[in-house]
Amino acid sequence: MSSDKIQVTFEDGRRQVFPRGISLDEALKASGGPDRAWIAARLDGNLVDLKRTLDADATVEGLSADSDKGLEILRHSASHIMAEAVKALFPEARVAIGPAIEHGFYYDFEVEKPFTEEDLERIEAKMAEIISSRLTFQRKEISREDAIAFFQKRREMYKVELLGEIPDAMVSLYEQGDFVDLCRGPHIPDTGSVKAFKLTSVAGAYWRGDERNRMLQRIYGTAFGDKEALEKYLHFLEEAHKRDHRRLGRELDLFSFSDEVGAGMVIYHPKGAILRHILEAFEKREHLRRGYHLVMGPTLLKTELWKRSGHFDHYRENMYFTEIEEQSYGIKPMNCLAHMLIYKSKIRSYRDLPLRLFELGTVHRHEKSGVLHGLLRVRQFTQDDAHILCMPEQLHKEIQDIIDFVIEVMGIFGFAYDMEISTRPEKSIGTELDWERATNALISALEDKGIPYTMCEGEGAFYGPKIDVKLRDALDRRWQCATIQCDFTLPERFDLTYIGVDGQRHRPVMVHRVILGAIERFLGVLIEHFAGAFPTWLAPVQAVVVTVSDAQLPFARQTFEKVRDLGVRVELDDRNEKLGYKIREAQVQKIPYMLVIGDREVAGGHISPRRRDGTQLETMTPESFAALIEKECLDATKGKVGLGII
RNA sequence: GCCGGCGUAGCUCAGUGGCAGAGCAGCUGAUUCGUAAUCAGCAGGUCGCGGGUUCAAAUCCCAUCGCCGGCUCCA
Repeated sequence: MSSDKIQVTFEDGRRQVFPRGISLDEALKASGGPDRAWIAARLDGNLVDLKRTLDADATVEGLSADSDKGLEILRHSASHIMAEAVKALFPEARVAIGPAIEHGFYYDFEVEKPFTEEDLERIEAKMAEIISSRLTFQRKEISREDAIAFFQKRREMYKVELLGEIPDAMVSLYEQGDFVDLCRGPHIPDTGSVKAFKLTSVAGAYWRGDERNRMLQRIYGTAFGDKEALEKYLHFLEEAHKRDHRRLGRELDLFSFSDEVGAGMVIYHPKGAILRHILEAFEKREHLRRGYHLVMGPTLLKTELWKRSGHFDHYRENMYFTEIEEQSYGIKPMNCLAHMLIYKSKIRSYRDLPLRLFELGTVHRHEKSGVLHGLLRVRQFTQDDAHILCMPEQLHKEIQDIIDFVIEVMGIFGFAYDMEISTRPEKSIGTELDWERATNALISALEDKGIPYTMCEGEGAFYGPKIDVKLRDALDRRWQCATIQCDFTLPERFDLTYIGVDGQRHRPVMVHRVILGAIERFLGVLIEHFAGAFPTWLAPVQAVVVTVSDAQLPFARQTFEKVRDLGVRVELDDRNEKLGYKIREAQVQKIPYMLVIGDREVAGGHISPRRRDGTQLETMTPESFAALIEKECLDATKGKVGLGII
């Protein structure tokens, strides 16, 4: 290859020769590849601006707003545009940081007065102006010292602070219009690439996420490469809002909260309570099937005991205390203590292990008022909690069994989930060997099953590593449900032992684990997952009997009682309304089956079932209907739940 | 806990200093109807709670409880 030519390999494998020094932009245009609006590129694997020139042979991939990376770059640029708009309207504002995030971007500002909704509109208008003037993003590389001097002169102290922590001698700045930001890049070629954007909300946020620091004002927004994508996203938000469990909880009459009762306390109405009963009955059965013992511990335990377990030192802020006859008691925030005492109630042999103690344990935690969120974050909740005490060599098998359990249950409910392994944090106790063995047990359990997971280094509990299983709510927020945690501390603190084959005392290992997690939270995610239209096996009301007119009421009552006797959760709508009205009610209540009774059905001794999806079934006897839905329940739960579970 | 917003009938909401409103739901009556809303009438309020300003407060101010969006936290 002559010295003034270079060879470029494109993403799709095509190769082409260009003059040395050609820009990526020109190379992509000349490449004859798909004609798309490129906004940045990957050059030999690194993300770069389109203006970057090619001085040697290279592989090149153009990025458009259709790709995840491209969209991320677009949104990052949108945050710079927003910052420029804010600086233009509020010259006294100081800029902090402004990254792209999962569904958009934000930028943090230090301002005297928080932004208002009207401010957001003005900022949006200014952004639209900046976008239509198609300002180019210019990259500049300067020395760190010069950058510090530059931002100091502009009194952008947050940037100066950030620069103080960058070790590199050279840093890059990006400039568009009057706005200059410290930024690694890359960015879109000019502001015109942002075809659709919207500022969504404003909220306070601590500088660097530390509550000891000053609270800044964060503006959230989102941006896309075309208007349709933005419309689609806004539509998604609308749909998500409709399936918000707090809204459905009220509409379907499942539960409520009351400011007279207090924050974070769930009041279960009949339909919500039956849902919970179904979940709990399902769980008890599944735990017994897997060799767990059902136990129950008290709610109040002496504070002395919480001191011994370490909760008083490490968890006091989240606990409620009370006094009974001059003796201090703590309300349990976790269920482990009684389980420890059950273990200790007699001498244990290796033959007793593993010992699996399961409790649907109701706990109370003092969560800060600002974090409460419907059923997903409450102050009183019930965990499907178990503690497994086993020999160290049994740990691997126990963890695998728990993972199987979690997978089977998530499969029945139809949840997708993400798994995370959290390793040793800085502040922790236990030997290096213990941690290594436990962490490896968790990793190998997941790897043996071929389950993908992410590592969260240093995110473990102080007493041991853990696997967390996260489910997503309607708005794509992730909530921890199942968790599997190894613990070396409690067996130590409570001096738990077992007699080994060798006749000597040994220390058992403990695993804390929940499958659904908190029943409340799980229920909340479940409601959103099904948008309130529960499968028949979970539906609080499985069928409603509706008549064409009052004339069929006597037969309808008989039928209703018969179907109820067969174990179906059924209701009778005996209101004097037209059939269409009653069908609509049932539909809105998302009841799986409507059992229609008119003169024809009375004559034949039949019912005419209609599914909530609108399908009309053959007329049938109450017995065949019960058999039909029993089969449906069994099919949905892999044979575990039929009729009359509770 | 922190920043901002909000709290009016069971629900969704209108009402910004001068008589507390609408739709749906509820109740009563009429209608007796075949698969997503029959008609009419009636009733329903401590305007979250407590103070204050004012001749007068749902409306303005303070405090408090609760809710919403974030931040922080989440053993």
